[in-house]
Amino acid sequence: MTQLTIGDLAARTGLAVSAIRFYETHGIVVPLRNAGGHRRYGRSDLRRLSFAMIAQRLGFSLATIAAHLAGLPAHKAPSQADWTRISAGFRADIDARIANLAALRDSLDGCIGCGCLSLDHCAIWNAADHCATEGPGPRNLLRKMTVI
Amino acid sequence: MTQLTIGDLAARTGLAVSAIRFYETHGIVVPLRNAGGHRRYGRSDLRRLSFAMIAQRLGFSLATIAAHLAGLPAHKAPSQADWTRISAGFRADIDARIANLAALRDSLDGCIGCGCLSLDHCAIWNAADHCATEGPGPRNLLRKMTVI
DNA sequence: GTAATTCCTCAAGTCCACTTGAGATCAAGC
DNA sequence: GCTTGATCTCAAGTGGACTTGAGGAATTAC
Repeated sequence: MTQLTIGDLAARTGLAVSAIRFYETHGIVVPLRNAGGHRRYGRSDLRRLSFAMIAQRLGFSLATIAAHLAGLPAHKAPSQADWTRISAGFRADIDARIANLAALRDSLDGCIGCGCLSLDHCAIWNAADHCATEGPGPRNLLRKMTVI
Repeated sequence: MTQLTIGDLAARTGLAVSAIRFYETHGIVVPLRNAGGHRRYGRSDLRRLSFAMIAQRLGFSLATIAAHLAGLPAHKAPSQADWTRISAGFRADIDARIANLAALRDSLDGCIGCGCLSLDHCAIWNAADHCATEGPGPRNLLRKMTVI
């Protein structure tokens, strides 16, 4: 019962079997093989996949997720210290994203929300239209969103 | 000066010319043409593109962004009421995203952050591993993230 | 007026995150 | 033992969001 098949993992995570195999090519899970060549997973792989699924929803690429998970031991259950270390950077990313969204919302309150008729005071408009000397793009806002 | 070329738009938004043409195929901008067949944009198109760029950073698809923008007049400057209407749904999405991220962060505090050694109390672990009767996936958390 | 730049269309290519399919092998239930 | 279902590998296809390239026409700068 300590060994899970790829089908077990698929049933429990909701991922397609093909997706789990694909994730393996990115190092997100690193299964062992049985005598017949079939993949055998540990319970910690469920957690690695859950972590990956949630991180993906937040817009992290598979490469980034794999980099985070690379700090965990591949075949033995990670210790509390392992997960704590991994989650620290992840949590920082989440905090940064929340800050980005809050900044955007605040800007919208004074910009898109206001109809942008007072262009001098509009963050998005200013960034897109009045900062040509600074380089292109809606910089005022996008500069706040570097983590995304 | 009220007419902008595609190069002007590219310089001011930081988008590639090819990207702006591509966005046109999705209805995000709808330029007029001059006598020679070249695209001519209004100033309001700068705002449409800025809106699209920011919304994209937030993970909205081009189709979704185009649907939001479809409520604006194509060739004349949108009124305050137009932008206010557009921004209402957008702001609601941002609020929902912030709530999702905050919920995830709170869950991490008690789960990944704790090392998941007390599995009975771990939201992510429970969702991925103990809710098989409810269907697959880290449901406890992902259910809270429907807007993303 | 001509050269350089910008723009045009259309087709094809790219990267990411997968899925689908073919053909074959392994494992489990009766 | 045999059938059924799960799994294997590898190649190719998909969809979203663009970029690149070819060949040609319009615009701008001098």
